[in-house]
Amino acid sequence: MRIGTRGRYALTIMFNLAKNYDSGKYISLKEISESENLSFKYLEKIMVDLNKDNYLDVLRGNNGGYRLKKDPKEYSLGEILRRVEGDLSPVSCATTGICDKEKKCASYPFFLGLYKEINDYVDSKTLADYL
Amino acid sequence: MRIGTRGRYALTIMFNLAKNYDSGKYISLKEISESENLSFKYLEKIMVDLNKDNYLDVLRGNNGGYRLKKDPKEYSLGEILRRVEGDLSPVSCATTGICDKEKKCASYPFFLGLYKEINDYVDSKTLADYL
DNA sequence: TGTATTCCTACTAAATAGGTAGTATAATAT
DNA sequence: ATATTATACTACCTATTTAGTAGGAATACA
Repeated sequence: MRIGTRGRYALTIMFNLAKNYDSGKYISLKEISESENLSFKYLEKIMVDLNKDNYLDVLRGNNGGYRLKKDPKEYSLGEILRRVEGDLSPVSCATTGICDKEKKCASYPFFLGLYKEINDYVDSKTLADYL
Repeated sequence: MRIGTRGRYALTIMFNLAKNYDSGKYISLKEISESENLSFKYLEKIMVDLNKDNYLDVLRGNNGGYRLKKDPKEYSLGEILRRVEGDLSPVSCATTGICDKEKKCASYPFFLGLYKEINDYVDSKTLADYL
């Protein structure tokens, strides 16, 4: 579950939206990409996953962009990371339960425990915690 | 810090040595690769990092192999993973402190916290915990 | 001296990460 | 209506990392 640029940039986007939550304004990816000095096209691509299932309010066209639907404290960072990075398991068997060995390896419970620690932590934090 | 085959196989090797700790016998990579059905050549390569700084007892030649130097409870799993996977940080800035941004991003303290959770967990477990 | 083992170096194929590019579609201001 | 400014969608590309493979040298012991 190494967190790459997709996860980091997704958080950056969400923190930008969170800062503007009170104003109700829509923030465009162009604004974010310029203020944070990130590739606009790459942010667009990350947005495809981040905004699945109408996660955010969207407005196209002039003065359009994205806006949080709920209060920043309702968005957990774990949920955001999972949207763009996929599952946060340190090893594949911890989520799938699938192991190529007949006998489960000695480290299986160890990895399950680590997986739980990670999830508990990232799910306990929200956007509001870091504004 | 996604844990790949290097980390998982290193743990497998170490658990095999731990099981034989009481007997004092040397265990060869050939035995482990056959019983665990893993590539012998790949294990050899992992061993280069795993056995740095005389981490283990080694004996070459007939009936040779590797052996733990200390009791299994003295080997933390975090230490083993770090030897072969490198640092367990979920993002590079959490260890280096180096960020390409002028202003540290909002998520920096979040990642530091996650890093700490991970390290605390893996360092609290030893080989003896899973025998 | 033969056999079994670690030690060392080089190579490689497949997957993943981190983008770039172009176009279609939609909303709004004028 | 139309120009402008956004998002939405699809395809492509390149460098790095991962997960091995291969061959031989050095060493220990029977």
